[in-house]
Amino acid sequence: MLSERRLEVLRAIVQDYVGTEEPVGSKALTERHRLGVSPATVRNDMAVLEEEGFIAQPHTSAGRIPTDKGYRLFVDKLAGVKPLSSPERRAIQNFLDGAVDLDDVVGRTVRLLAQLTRQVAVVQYPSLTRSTVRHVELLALAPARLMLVLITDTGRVEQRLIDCQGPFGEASLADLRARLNSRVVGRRFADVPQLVQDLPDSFEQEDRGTVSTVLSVLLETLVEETEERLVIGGTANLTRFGHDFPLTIRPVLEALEEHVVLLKLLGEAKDSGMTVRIGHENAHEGLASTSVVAVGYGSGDEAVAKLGVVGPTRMDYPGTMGAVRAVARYVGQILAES
Amino acid sequence: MLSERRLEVLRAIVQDYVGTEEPVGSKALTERHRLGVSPATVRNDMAVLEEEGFIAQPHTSAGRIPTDKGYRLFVDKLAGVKPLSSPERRAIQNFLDGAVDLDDVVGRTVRLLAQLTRQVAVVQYPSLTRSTVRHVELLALAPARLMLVLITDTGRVEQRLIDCQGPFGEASLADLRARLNSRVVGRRFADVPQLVQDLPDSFEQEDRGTVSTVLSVLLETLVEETEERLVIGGTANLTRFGHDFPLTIRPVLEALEEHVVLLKLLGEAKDSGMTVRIGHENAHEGLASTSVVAVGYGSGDEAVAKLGVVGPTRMDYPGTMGAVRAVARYVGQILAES
DNA sequence: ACTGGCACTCGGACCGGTGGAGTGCCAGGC
DNA sequence: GCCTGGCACTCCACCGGTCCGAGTGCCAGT
Repeated sequence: MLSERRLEVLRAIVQDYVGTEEPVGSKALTERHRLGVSPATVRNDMAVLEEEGFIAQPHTSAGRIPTDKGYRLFVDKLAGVKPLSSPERRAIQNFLDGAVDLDDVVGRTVRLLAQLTRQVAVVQYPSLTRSTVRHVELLALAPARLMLVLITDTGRVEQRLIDCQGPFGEASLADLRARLNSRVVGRRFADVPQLVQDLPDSFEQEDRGTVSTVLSVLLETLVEETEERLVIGGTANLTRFGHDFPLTIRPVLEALEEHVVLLKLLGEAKDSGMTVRIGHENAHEGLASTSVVAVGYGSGDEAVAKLGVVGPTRMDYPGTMGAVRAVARYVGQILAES
Repeated sequence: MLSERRLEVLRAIVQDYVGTEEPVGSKALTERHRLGVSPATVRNDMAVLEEEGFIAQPHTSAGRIPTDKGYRLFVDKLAGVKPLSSPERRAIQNFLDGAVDLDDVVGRTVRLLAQLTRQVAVVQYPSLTRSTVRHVELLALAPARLMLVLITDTGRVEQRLIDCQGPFGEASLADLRARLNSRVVGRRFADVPQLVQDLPDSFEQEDRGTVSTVLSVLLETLVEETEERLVIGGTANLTRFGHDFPLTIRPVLEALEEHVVLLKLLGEAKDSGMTVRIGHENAHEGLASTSVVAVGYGSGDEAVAKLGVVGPTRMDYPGTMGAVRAVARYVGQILAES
């Protein structure tokens, strides 16, 4: 195990490098941090840290920069989560309180997060298998054409058009609507299939086809509803990324456009608590030089979706984590209120 | 007026510069284009073109590059719209035909356009004041809580929750629903306000408050519905932009995130026919080094929204215009079918 | 175990020279 | 009058060399 001081040296290196973006040398370190030892000693420590793979040299006779492994150790053992200042908290609250609907909440959140962290923000729409059904509505648009509207407890509304095989009477429609609602309202998506399984049996022979169709559309919608949508913001912050632009930024932009990738990434994050994925831990190669800080958020005790930021591995982890956590909490509050 | 040959020289300069990204000199020009005159003559023509402001030199003794004004002339007088190749057409059709709903159509369109033009694509959701109401639904979620669902002919669905002052009976609800629909279905958004103006009068005194509330929410929704949403894709193509990255790309990314700006930009484009805004014509300073090619599209004869691309002023105008126009047409077809 | 000293390395900044592409101008030819 | 070839000039991009300093590893001394 590394000695206390060596950890301290690593922390100092990370902090300085994050601040200056330049490889940090032994002398500069001792000047900026009161390590109580001479540069020579620090050099020895650095040699050890390098051997262990926590730091690296871009080239001989240059300072050191942290490796992914170094950041990992920093995040796990050395860094706390920096709480936001109270003006910042107030700003968050003010900013989010003005939201008028779910889209607006998500939109504001993504902008807020991007601004706060000065990085790329990613916010997933709240909706998960854990969501419950608030209401199901069935309308007849034409004799053999229905519309199904599904409202979830997270405030999302989905609608589907259904072409029936034959005409479907107003009475049957009302009947189906009532039965459907009495069975599924308040239930979780995941439980719905078995709850409606036997519904067709209680209808007249001639209506069963349509009822089955409606049910299958409903189930399909529920599945799709668990597919997540997400919103991205603050891509302009990518320009702060590094020096060698085209090569660095390009794959990141590409990765960001593949929502599937991002969703997977967020999905891998732990449901509760904050997850930090650093550099190559991200699997997707376009994001090899980025870190992703993600956290679940939700209206109640359980998280219903994730949000986070994507930034260079060289980021201010404590600050970023603080901002992400704070935003997630406030958004959760807003969702709970509405 | 410029002589025929000078226009030809300008065209050649634009074409070469777009291709090579490097200032083009008189010798290279005569070698690559059969102008039938010597470099010296071309130099004289260039001097005139420069004096008139169509081209400029980055520095003395360098080749010339077109100015915004030069591109303008090129687009207006010298460039045609390059039709797509038939494989390209087929690719478009195949790609768009798989779409399952409106979101999917828009999503596919933006990706397609980005890929085809290798630039940033912007697609506005189809919905305008010209849209008509397909259906209005009213549901009682709780005794004093209603939900209003609005369906437009472009396939969009909006819902709003309404808290009533007092209870609102099922009969009144059905009544209101029926009257509302009979008045507004098939009508344009813009016409709705006057069509429903006197509706409260035909209800019992005790229901009038609620009816008024419902109507005002409906009108509000209609107004919001004319606010446009848009989707952006292909931002990774910005990396192909130029050499001096951070400075060039940054303001563009920022502009792209301000949807309001983009909407205004698209809105300024002519309703039908293609509009090309070059460089500083774009007003928004972040887009001073970009050109925007936009065109309206729609399901019927009238355009209901716009789509287009944002790229460097140094872009292949004929090709881009061809792609934009073709995509708009196919999307229109798809929308008309569904 | 830490420190100061020392020799070494290497990249980045600075500099001056060179080559080439491009220009403007002018005198001559169709 | 317009086009052309020639010529002198300009300026940037590139190249190689030099220099400087930050940083390192190692070692001997406390």
